[in-house]
Amino acid sequence: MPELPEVETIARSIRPELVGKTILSADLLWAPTLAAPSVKQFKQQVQGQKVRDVSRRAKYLDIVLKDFHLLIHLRMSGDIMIRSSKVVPEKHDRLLLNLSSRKYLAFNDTRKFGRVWFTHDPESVLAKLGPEPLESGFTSRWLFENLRKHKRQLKPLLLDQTFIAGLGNIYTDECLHMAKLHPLSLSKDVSRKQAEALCEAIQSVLKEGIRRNGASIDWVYRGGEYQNHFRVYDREGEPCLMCGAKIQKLTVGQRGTHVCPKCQRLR
DNA sequence: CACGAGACCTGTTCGC
DNA sequence: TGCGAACAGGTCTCGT
Repeated sequence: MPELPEVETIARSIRPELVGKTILSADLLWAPTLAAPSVKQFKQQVQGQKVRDVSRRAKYLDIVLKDFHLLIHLRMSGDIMIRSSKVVPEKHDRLLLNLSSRKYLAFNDTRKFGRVWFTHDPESVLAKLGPEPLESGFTSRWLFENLRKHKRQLKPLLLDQTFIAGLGNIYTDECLHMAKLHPLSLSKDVSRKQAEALCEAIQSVLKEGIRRNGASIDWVYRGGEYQNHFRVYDREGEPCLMCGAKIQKLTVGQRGTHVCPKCQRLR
């Protein structure tokens, strides 16, 4: 579920609920959710911490505390919600943070892939990430020059968080379609002009995702509506909005991949 | 270095 | 209707 726009949406929605509040205690309902440190140390040290800020880096949520950072990665099925203390926890809640506002933050994660880090030094977790696509360092020039350094299939490279941070399966398909590039084309063959189109596509698709509060599919719904505006993702057999050709689904890097066979030619 | 397969999990949908 | 297979927004590790 959560790619950059979804995580950004969550960060924005929980920020006003958290900033200035104090974490009174934590309940860890599924121990492996906590990647580091030990359960004991975490519970001890998180208690009494006041929330300074809530931000996002790539697909990580960064809850900035007085002396620590609480980094949360939602992976495939994670979600965050703030509930009144009167409301009982849900079946797939993995971590609860009890707040001074008589509410609690619940990290709910059906598939248990999500992870949480509690650390003084966020860079110990985030160091390998590539640039944020919506920040100023990310330009078509940067993209062109760095695509050229690799001889890789375009889609797996865009999904590689050490190359660019924040794209996932949905938004990558959408970006490649908008830029009229085939997911299997080789990164080093992308022209300067194509890199410009791709850079533009990445920024506009992510911004649209954020503007629409992310995408919500299947049983997980958070109020986003970008799923109603997909150009290719989950539209196999339906007409391309640009040319009318039927959208095809293929597998690239073991991920379901959607392309318009007319707009996105492979060489 | 690049890539595919398998692992980690649970739930829903698909195909017979 | 029932039941197993396939598949799902992510990332890591291993073998080739």
